[in-house]
Amino acid sequence: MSALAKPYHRGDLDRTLKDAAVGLITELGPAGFSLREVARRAGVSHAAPAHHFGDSRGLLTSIAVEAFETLDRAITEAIADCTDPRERFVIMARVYVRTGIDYPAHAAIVFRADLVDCDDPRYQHAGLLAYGHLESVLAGIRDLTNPALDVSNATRLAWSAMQGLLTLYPNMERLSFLGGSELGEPEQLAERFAELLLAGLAG
Amino acid sequence: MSALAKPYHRGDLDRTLKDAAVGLITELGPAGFSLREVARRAGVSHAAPAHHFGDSRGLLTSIAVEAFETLDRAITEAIADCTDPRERFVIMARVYVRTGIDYPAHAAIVFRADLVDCDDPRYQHAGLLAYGHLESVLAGIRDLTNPALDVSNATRLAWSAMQGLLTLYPNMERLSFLGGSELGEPEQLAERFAELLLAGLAG
DNA sequence: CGACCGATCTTTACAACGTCAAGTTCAGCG
DNA sequence: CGCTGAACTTGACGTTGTAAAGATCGGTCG
Repeated sequence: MSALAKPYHRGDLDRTLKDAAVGLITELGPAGFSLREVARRAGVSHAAPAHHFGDSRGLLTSIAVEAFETLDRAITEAIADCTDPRERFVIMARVYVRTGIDYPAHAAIVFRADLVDCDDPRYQHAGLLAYGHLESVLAGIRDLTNPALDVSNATRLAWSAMQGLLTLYPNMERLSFLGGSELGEPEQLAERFAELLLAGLAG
Repeated sequence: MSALAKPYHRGDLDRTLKDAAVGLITELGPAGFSLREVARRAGVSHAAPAHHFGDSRGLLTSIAVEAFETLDRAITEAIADCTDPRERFVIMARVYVRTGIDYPAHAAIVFRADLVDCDDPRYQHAGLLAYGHLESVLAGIRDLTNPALDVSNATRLAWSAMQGLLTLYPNMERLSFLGGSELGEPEQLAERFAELLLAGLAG
C-alpha cells in the first residue's frame, strides 16, 4: 500500500529479460552474467527472472535456442543464390564464423554444457536445423564428387573444425608472432579451412 | 592464543590446492568450482587460496599450464617409437583426445578465456610445447608428400578439428539417433578425423 | 640466546549472488 | 462485486569472492 510500491512490469517480459541478458553477456562475458543484474537492467525485481525461467540455466538455454535459429536463418539466406554443394560448403563455413562474431553473446554460450540444458527438446530441435544444412551439403558433395565419402563423419569433422576455430582463434592471434602464413580475419580462415577440407573430402 | 587456534598448513600448499581444485572440477565441473570449497578440501582457511594465487583466475591458470605440460609429455611419449609424419599425425590426434578424457578437469578449463589468463607467459610457453609438436609433424608431411602445403593453416585446421571434437562430442552423442555412420568412441573419431584431414592435406 | 622481520596463513567483515517462502497485484470470469 | 490463479515483488537465508587486519612461522642479525 506504500506510495513507493513498484508497479508490475507490463508487456513481453520474456523478451525484455532475454535482451537484457544478451546485452550483459556481450559486455561482460558469461562470467559477468547474473540474474540480479539482468533483472536490474530489465527494471524488474531481482526474483522475476527466476520466476520466469526457473533459473539461469533456463534463461540461457532459451538464448541458446535463439542462437541456433539465428544461424539457421543466416545460412538459409546465404546459400539461396547458389546451387553447387562445394560453393555452399565454403559459404556455410564463412557464415558460421560470421554469425559467431556478429552475436558474441550467443556464440559464447551455445555449446556451454555447464550453462545450458543441452537435453532440452527446443535446444535439440533448433540445433538440428543448423546441423541439417551442413549434412545435406556434404551429401551433395558426396553425390557430386566422391561416392565413397562418409557423410556423417565428414559432417562431424567440418562442424568440429568450425567450432574449434571459434574457440581457438583468440589463441591463434596470440601465437601469430611465430610467423608462418599470415593469420587473417576469422572469416578468411574459415574459408581456407573449408577449401582444405574440401580437397580431402572430394577425393 | 585460544586453544582452538588452527595451526598453519605445512608443506606444499601450492600442490595441495591445485589437487583439490582438480578434484573438485572433476566432480562438479567448472561451474561447481569455488575458492572456498577448494580451501575446505585442502583443510586451510577460506582465504588461503586467494592469498596464494591472487584469485581463482590465478589458480586455474596454473592448472591450465599443467594441462599443456601433461599433453606435451603424453605426445612426446606416444610418438617416440614412430618416425613417419603421417603416422605421427594420427597418433597425435588420438593422444590429444585421450588426454582430454583422462584429465577432464584440465580439458574443461584450458581454453576457457573467461576462467584462465591466456596472456600469462607460462600459459603461452606451455601451450607452444603442444602446438609445436603438431606444427613440426605437419611440416614433415609437407616435405614428404606435398611441397605446396600451407603448414601454418594446416596446423590451425588440425588443432581446431581436435578441439572442436572435444567440445562437440557430447552433442554428437545426443544426435546419434539420427543414423548415419556409427559414432564410435572419441578416440576412434579422432583417428577418422586425422585420416580424412590427411587425405586432403597430403594432396 | 633472544628480538626482530618479511612471508605465510588466519580471522573478521562486507557486498553481491541464487534461491526459497510469503506477500502483493493483476486480469478475467462467475 | 468478489473470487481465483498467474505474474510479479518482497524479505530473508546461506554461500560466494575480496579486502584489511591480525596471528604465526622460519630465518637472520645483534
